[in-house]
Amino acid sequence: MSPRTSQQYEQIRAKSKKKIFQAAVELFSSQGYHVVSVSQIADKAGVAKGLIYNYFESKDAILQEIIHQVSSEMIGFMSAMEDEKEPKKRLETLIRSTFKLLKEKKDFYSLIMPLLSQPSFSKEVKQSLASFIKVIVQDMEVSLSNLNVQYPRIEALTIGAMIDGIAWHYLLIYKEKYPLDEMELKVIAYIRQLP
Amino acid sequence: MSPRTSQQYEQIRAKSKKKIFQAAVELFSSQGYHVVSVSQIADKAGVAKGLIYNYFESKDAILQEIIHQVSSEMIGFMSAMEDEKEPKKRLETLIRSTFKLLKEKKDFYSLIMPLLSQPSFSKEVKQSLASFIKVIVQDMEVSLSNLNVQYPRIEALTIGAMIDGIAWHYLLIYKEKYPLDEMELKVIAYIRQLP
Amino acid sequence: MSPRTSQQYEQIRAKSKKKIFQAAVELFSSQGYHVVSVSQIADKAGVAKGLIYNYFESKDAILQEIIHQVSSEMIGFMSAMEDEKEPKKRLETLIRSTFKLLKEKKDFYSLIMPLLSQPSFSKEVKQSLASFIKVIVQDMEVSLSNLNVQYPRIEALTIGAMIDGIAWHYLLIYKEKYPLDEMELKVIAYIRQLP
Amino acid sequence: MSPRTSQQYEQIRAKSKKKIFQAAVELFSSQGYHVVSVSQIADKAGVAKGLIYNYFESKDAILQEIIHQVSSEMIGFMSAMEDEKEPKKRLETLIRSTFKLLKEKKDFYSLIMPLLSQPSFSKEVKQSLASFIKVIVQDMEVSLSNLNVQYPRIEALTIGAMIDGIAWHYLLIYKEKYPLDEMELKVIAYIRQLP
DNA sequence: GATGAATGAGTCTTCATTCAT
DNA sequence: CATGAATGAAGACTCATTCAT
Repeated sequence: MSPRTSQQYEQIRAKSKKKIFQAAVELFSSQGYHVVSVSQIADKAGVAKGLIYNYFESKDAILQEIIHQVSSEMIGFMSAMEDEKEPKKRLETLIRSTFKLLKEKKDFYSLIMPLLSQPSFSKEVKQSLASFIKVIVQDMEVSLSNLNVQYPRIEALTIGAMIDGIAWHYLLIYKEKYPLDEMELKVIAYIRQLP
Repeated sequence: MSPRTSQQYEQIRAKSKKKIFQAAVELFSSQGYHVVSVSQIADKAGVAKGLIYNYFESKDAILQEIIHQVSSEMIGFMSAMEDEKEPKKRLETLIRSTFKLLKEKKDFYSLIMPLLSQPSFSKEVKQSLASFIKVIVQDMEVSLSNLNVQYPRIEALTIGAMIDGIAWHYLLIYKEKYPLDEMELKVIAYIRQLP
Repeated sequence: MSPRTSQQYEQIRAKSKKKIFQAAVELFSSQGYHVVSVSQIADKAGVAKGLIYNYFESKDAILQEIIHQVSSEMIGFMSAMEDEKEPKKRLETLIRSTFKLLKEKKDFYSLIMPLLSQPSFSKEVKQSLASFIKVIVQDMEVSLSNLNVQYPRIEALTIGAMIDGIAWHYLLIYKEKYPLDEMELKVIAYIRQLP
Repeated sequence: MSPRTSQQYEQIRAKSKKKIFQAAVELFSSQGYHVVSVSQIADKAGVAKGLIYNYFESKDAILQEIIHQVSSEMIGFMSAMEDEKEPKKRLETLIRSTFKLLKEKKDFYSLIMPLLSQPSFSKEVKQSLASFIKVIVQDMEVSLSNLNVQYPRIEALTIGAMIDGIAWHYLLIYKEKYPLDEMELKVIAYIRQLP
């Protein structure tokens, strides 16, 4: 019964929090934020309801934190293209990264898309996610500029729309039946034919 | 005094129902279904809470009816291309109709997109909307087939993704700042360069 | 379009009120007072909801009036024995009348029994019905006294309990399967064997 | 501090549930199920409204549970006669048990009688209570058969009607003024004079 | 006399959050 | 750190009653 060291405590804390976080991600993404109750999260996480409030200020705070992490992960994923200077390669890398993200982090995507559209969420969160998209589009715009495409902004927005449209159709309309790989190739082909 | 004629009652009913319906559309689309309370709808419509239940079975039923109307309107809009047999013209008409719809029924669209993504909504509703998209894509596939495009399905899905991606970016990310008209032209240009 | 005479109005009034009254009796007795709504009564009566309030102060008032009528009818039925002075005959007549009432006014009885037990009803009403029973029992007590039965009050209460117990079993437990006629004979036989 | 042991929780739960249960019994039996609101129960029990739903699925479920307990207690009480084989003794035991039940569990009885008559209650519940009565009557019928009574069924129904009639008069008509003990003796005397 | 749209107080129920242990 | 009983505000919905016509 020796008292735990503060390091041990730290580990316990981290573990519990993780469990709650995971449970929340799964439930929110599969059922939607409003429909999921704190009790459900606790059940799924296998902890007592009250414990959740040791780690998160509120139900809303859980969501905030999830979104925060999503943003970080997205940025991390995207950093793959950081070093790529050659415009076409850069575009291609960006697209491949996005599709990779889409496949590997399907859960997060499914969670984020509805949230972005849910009009009642904290402006900041939505803006941070929206601005993420904007940054990507802007990056593409620069690449396209360098390629001397005539209307680089329109072209960038088009490619962006294609990608997000594909994600949308994949996650919400066609699901398993969507030819995601072929679509990826199609987008790659599209940018390859650019001047 | 004698009671009102049944015609008068009909009018009164229609008017009240409309008020409630309108209020619900505005609130749902600007704040999201779950966040809006029946009391809010009543307040906005300027009627007593109870009256809502004279016209709608439940809060959910209001949504159903809204969606039903959206579906009808979509189908109506799309019928513009019914007579167009020439493949390229048909594709073009379809695209123009969609953009028109997007501009004129912005409210409805903003309401529908989140709903489609909200995982917890009645399957029927989501399926009916999803199948609407599928039908459009299939129609495009036929046109593209007739044009002897190599992979008509992939091409159809690409155009579909572009359109929905544009809608998504317009309604949820860029809003007023989105160059919707230029994007429309871009999509038209895209199909024109097809074989 | 000659104006109706006041007599005609009187008839119309009486007719409408009767319709409402009947509908209420049937619904209350088959479903219970609290469960039946004013709208249901209006529907069943084939009149507008509002009309009910032309004839009755409130939902409760309808019930009061029904009960009032039941009381009157009971008293009327019982008057059959008024002239019968001979004790045994008098008792027998009373029993026969009760069973007749039970058979012919089953609806009313079914309505009254629950109400009597429902603790929350207007004291007056309940007391008036309770006192009806008490009066009957007292009448029997007198007859039994005249027959020199040893404990006329206990005997009267016993016969009263038998009758009401039979009614209770018939209406609420066994229903159609209850041998009501045999039970009537049994009660008659019981009093016949008294001294 | 460490959390309570699960045993402690069990006790707390049992205690709270009991408080709610008790409050419901008293209110339902004194005012009637429909008239009592969940808030009233909570107030009387001295708990928050919401807590009730930690222990009962719904208002209706409270009633179900009460009735379930009544049934159990009735069966328990009646088991006194299990071993009694001699017909007259068996009948007598049964009657004494019933009167004992009537005196000791007056509250429950007052609650049950109205419910049985209330037409709108769950069939199961009513049938289970009705069948309880039927079982008792049948048991008496067997005993009476063994006594070679001429019409054992009619006789059994008569005794049953007497008992329930007495209960009815006692609980709902005469209350404190009812000579319950004398009536008990009277019923006993009645069966003693059987062949 | 008759209609039925409209009202709003009141009902049951849910659930995020607190807190004693 | 962890538990889950308890709270109460808020939500969807019902229904007796009113009232303009």
